[in-house]
Amino acid sequence: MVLMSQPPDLSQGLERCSTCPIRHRAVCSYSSPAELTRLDDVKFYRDFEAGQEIVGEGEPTPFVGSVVSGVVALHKTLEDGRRQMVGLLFASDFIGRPMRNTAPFDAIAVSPVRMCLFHRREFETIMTDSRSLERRLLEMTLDELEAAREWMLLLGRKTARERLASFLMILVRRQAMLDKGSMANGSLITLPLTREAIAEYLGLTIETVSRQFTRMRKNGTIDLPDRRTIRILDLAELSGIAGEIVEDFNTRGTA
Amino acid sequence: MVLMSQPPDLSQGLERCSTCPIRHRAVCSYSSPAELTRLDDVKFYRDFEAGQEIVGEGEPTPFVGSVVSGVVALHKTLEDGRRQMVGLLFASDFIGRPMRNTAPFDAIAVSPVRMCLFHRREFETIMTDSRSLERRLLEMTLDELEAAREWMLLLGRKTARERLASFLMILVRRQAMLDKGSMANGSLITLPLTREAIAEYLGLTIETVSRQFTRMRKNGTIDLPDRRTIRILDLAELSGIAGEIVEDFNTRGTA
DNA sequence: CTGCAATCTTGATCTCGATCAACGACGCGG
DNA sequence: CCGCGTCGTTGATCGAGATCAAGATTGCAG
Repeated sequence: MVLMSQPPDLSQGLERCSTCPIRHRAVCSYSSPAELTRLDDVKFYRDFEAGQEIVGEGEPTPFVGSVVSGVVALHKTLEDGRRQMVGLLFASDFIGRPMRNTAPFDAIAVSPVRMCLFHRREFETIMTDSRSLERRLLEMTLDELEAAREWMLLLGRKTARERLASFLMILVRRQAMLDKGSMANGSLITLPLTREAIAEYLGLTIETVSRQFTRMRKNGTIDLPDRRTIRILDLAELSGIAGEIVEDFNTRGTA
Repeated sequence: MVLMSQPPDLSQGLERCSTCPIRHRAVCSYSSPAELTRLDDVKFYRDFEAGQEIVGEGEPTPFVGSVVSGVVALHKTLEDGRRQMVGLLFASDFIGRPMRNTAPFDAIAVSPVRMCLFHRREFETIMTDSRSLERRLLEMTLDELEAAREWMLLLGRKTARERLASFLMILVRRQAMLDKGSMANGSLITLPLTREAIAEYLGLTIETVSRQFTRMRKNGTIDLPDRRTIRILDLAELSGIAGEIVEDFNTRGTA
């Protein structure tokens, strides 16, 4: 990781795991109170500004850890600069591979990010002593693999329109999950990414992304109150474009 | 899995884990002799012909297990029939997710395949009792995730020519690994896939794959002695097209 | 050997998204 | 308030790969 030499971070050690906002979703969510104390003792927080590099492709990664808040994008880059996003991480997602010391991708903070970090060796030691960390990490890795495969279908076979619709559906579903609300027409979605980052996510150019947004707006599928906000006007349509069959929507407007 | 009702398989129980050809690479490779005995007692073999469906997308999967021999392709399909390969499994690779009972993809035998299978519940029970199975499965899943991300870069950003070169480099590297030989000009590679399956792997059409093969043959990068065999004539060139920087080749011909 | 089906190759044309090029909108520092 | 840089939109054109359409090659059943 690149920014470990930044100015000392006063937030370090100020929070306890037991009151952590990601306590019940992160890699430590299966950990007993005793194990949590052990993690508590060696964890440390680090903050990153939007745009900062957290890990550089090919660089050694002496740390692993969880996203506490903010959004992190993982990218791979070809020599001539073509770039593809290969991971998009939110609060509670885990970065870094135990037993591997160079990163196969860049990790960039796309918003202000707080990470809860461990020295890789220390994390590995605790994981070796502990059933629950390893079990949870396996589960999270299997989920990521499943998401990666869905993403491969998108990149290999979907049209630009379908790609954008699929991306918006992921955001809608995520929002509904967090709000514990149902998905509904009228709901407002905050885009966590710039047009450029969306293009890198979808394997498109920024111009194509912009044109597809405009097209959906003109069709009445969505509205764009401002550049970072989407209002879903026709969820059934959006989900249809995305190539999903979703049986049950709450179609009452909520806005 | 779909074909569990096929005629009784005489091979069942005839092999012991201790002499298994994938003993040292599969999910059981970290298992102690005692644990191996336990797996031995509940495992069973099943054979599939080329083209047979092993698992159907969306179907319940009461089994998990390892590929003992042959090649298995995982696909995802859109409603209108567009298909993308999302996994390509060889001997020792593992299929099936513990703690999940429907498959998010089809698994098709692309050659005659022998699977070493476990009832999912039984496998989960043994994994819960055993450190080594879980550790190995985590490691294999992390490897698959890394491969999936490399594949996403290919699908999102590489040209048809680069995609085919990348695919051939994967085969060359795999071959070198198995032969414990170095990669060299002149080596012969047997394609495990038809043109159609290669196209599904690469997110292209069969015609484009064929044209790129022809182009590489005319450029002198490869030769095509028959439709399922490739002779690598210029490995450095191939690897360059694939967008990789490989420093050290054994460039002495071996054929 | 012959006929037929599956697989692969090659050619002609079309199309979606990339590229090149302006222009507009927003936000921030002075 | 203005000037400028970043981000996003829109338009015109281009091109890689898809699609449509024949053939060629291989392999197998009879």
